[in-house]
Amino acid sequence: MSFSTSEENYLKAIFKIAERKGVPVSTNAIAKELHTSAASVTDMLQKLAEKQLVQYRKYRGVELTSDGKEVATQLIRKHRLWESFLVEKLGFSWDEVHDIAEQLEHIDSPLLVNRLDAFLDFPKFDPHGDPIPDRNGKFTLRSQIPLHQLSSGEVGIVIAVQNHEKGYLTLLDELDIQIGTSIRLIETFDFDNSLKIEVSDSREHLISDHISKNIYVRKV
Amino acid sequence: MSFSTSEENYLKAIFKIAERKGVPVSTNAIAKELHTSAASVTDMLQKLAEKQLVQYRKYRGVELTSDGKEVATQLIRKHRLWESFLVEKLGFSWDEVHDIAEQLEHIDSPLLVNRLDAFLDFPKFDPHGDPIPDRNGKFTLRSQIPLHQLSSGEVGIVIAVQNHEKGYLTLLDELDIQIGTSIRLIETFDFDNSLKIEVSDSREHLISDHISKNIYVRKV
DNA sequence: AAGAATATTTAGATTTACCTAAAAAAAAAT
DNA sequence: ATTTTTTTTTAGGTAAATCTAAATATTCTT
Ligand SMILES: [Mn+2]
Ligand SMILES: [Mn+2]
Ligand SMILES: [Mn+2]
Ligand SMILES: [Mn+2]
Repeated sequence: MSFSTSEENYLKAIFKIAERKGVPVSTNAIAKELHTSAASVTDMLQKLAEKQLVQYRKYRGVELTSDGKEVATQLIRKHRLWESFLVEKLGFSWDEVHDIAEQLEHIDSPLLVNRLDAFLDFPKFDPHGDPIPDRNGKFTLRSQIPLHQLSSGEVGIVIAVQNHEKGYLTLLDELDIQIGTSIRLIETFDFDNSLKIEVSDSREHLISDHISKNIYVRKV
Repeated sequence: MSFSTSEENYLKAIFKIAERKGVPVSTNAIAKELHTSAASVTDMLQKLAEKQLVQYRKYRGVELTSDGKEVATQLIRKHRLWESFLVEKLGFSWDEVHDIAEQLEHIDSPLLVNRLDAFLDFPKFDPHGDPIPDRNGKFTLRSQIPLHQLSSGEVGIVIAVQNHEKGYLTLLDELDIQIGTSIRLIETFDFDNSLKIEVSDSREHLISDHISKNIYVRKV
């Protein structure tokens, strides 16, 4: 009932791709997510299928079994709890924590995870606004829309960002955009889908579609 | 400048054996410490020697180079800081933390270690009384003697235990012996070197030489 | 419905970290 | 100073996780 770091990373990748693009998940999509070769992915899928963690049909892609989903969910729980710990208790900023959490999520101790959860007061969302599954694997659901889906003049509160790369997050810092920031959509430019926005009732910026599509808000 | 978990475990083992028994450290001693075969140890020593982490002479044993010592010291620092965190912040008891710290000590992030150190208020000793090296690798030295070196009637305060196994530590819990506990040596039995002791001016126990030799005290 | 392009699997290697059994060296005992 | 015992190294192999190149299956395009 314990898995290698490698097996865990594959299960988490499959879970995340399935969330974004649905099932079945293709070999190439996994290879891209994990920066590895398609051949390596095929090897691992056969292994995971034998262990009943995925349902695999040659040339047709994979889907997680309920066991596989359980493992992936616990990993995501650990990742997001550790990120919360690093920000809330150790004073890290949101652009510094992902890579460290990639390591910490593989620490194997259910007791530690639950103690950490309690120490943090059972947080429901991590520093990037992503929901933290509870000890039973249950995610808190919220309605959220990508920033560009606001109508002109509408205001949204940032509740999540979908990209955790350091470069992306420090760019948001430059724009004074964090979780909780209010953004008014002023105008959409159809030419390249860039947006003119007003941040916190003060600064105005023109942001690319690549930036805006990773920002999720709830309407006020 | 980054090493595998396996390489790190060998370096730490060599450091600890050298501390206890001096240099050079034999192949067999390492094999025993890491529960592995002598042949595996030889393989690894050759690899570590190539990387300039140990000075290795065939059939003659090894000694850490200054690079090797540096790596080992940082590992010990991480291990003991994580143990302190688990006890001080997450409410673990001293017999539950060693195995988890064995995993956490391999997390690679110097910034994390130093933030953790600050979060814990720069502790000088871990939950077992072992000194925590500072960020420059400096250990706080104290004079400590094994319990059996007290003379009859003398009192010592427990400042460290040398064995971290769960079984040993829960036994000490049974005897109400913790870091800081005062123990009076009542009598030594030469037959098997067992000791009659009085714990915290109240309970008397007869303890085996195997138990007493892992308890270190300072005279009051 | 072919043919071309893309995706996936298989074949065959490589690296790391192990192992057992045999050989060689060092240390201990006579 | 031999002989015996112990320690250490070498030889040869295995399993996990990766790779590249070649073969095969699927999907897209005409
Ligand atoms: Mn993350
Ligand atoms: Mn996150
Ligand atoms: Mn320990
Ligand atoms: Mn300790």
